[in-house]
Amino acid sequence: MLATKLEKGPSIHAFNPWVPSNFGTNIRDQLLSDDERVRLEKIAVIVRFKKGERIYAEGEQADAAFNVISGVVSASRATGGARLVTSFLYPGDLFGLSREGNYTSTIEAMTPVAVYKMPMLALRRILNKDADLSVDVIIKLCEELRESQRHAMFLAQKRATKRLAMFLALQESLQIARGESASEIYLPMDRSKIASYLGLTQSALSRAFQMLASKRIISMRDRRHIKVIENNAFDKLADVIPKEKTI
Amino acid sequence: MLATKLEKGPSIHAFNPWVPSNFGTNIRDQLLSDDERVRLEKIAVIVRFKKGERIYAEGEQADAAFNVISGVVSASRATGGARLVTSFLYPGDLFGLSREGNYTSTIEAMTPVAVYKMPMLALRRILNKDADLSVDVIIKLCEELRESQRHAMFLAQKRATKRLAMFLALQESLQIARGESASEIYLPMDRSKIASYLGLTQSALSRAFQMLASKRIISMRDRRHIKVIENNAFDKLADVIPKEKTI
DNA sequence: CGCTAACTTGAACGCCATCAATGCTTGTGG
DNA sequence: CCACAAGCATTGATGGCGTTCAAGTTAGCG
Repeated sequence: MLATKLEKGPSIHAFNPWVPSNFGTNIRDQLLSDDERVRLEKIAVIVRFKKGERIYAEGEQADAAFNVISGVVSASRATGGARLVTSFLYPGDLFGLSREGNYTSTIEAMTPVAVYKMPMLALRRILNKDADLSVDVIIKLCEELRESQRHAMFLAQKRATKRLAMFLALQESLQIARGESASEIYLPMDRSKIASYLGLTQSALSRAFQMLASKRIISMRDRRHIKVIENNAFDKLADVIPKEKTI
Repeated sequence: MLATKLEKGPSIHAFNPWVPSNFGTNIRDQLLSDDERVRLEKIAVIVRFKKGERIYAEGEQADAAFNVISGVVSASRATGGARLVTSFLYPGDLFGLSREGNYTSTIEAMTPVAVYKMPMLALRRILNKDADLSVDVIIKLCEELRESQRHAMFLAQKRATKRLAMFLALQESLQIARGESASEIYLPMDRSKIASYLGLTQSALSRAFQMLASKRIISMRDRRHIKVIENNAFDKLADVIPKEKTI
């Protein structure tokens, strides 16, 4: 193995749940060792998707798990006629672990996307052999669980402007965690996906955007570039709390 | 080891995600082997809580994980002034895995409760040694993740009666999964917790109950015993789908 | 440069939040 | 065993906010 940082192979990013090493820094660790990444890479193939393409659909046989390399995908589940976006997944995220061999979500590319695709059987064989790797997956799943609970907290809010502010604050924090500039919030997905994620109609979401803009809390360079103008009002709306924790 | 089924030791119940063995039966497997349960039991202590007691609070240092033996607990997270119940946990469920060493939820007993309490350090040591056990935890976490997404789907519904119907359907299916009678739905938690879980005010929840009752879709023997009268209307409201799947 | 899809805006209605008062039940001590 | 209190639950009236449906606008892409 090289001494330098590996640039290839599946990668899982998460907050270290055991040691408060990065305490409060909001920086995610690479959980996998170089060795593990090499081993996973052996069973993985890289697949690319164009914006708008579907990676897989709810109900299909689940014969592979995925790891996002670049780009953004959405996960959504049918719910009586409609369809709810349950999460947006970014590089370092994991998806495709399933129940009874069938996917429970539909995954679509929000941007051009590259993913590692790992056959379920081979992955299972590795997980059953490598406890350390399994523990890393556990850590990542705990994080996705917390993220899902956070999503529920968005949906439990009664005012559209509040849901939107919380969402924007989340996007901002994710950008920071990725080490990107935080001067502007970039939204890779379109309004209909955001509306679905927030449990709002597109009209209500649009009005919420206009409301925040007219109150000079945010400004919009275009539909995908948002800047927070009044931090105080924004943070109060978005319930920004210094830090966060688990289950 | 005995050949007969173990009756003691931590226990994780989940749907087997690899093999469609119980396909469609809605029955959960015991994931842990007798051997694993014995090993876990060695580091676990049983703790009991009275109804209404708090097991731990959001933000406290997380030095143990828990496994429900009997009773029901609620997990809730603060969300700007209010507090949202994110899940109800039953025997065979796991909680307390955390980020950066602090709990992210508050756990309260809805009924008298018994839990296994496992010190985090010892647990981590076992997980890092036993890949099979870790994989079982992975399976369980995938399930909790799906459950959390289902919760989000409840919250995304716009009509209170629909949220309630979906919730009642969930409780019914959990009862069946536990092998209990399904002729009547029993609600171990009080109205305020249900309201919080569904993102409704108590008034709205109460009205939703009355609405379903007045339409003769359900009947209430008392506040905690509900029976579904009109299955057709109920299933349509609750979006009951034959089966379910994953991420 | 024109088409289509994405987004915004408008008006009316309905549902739920809100606040407050009343009714029920559970547990406790006399 | 009953009375009382404290919490839990239901009910009522009002208003705000988001849904709905539809038309209009902008932006993205060939």
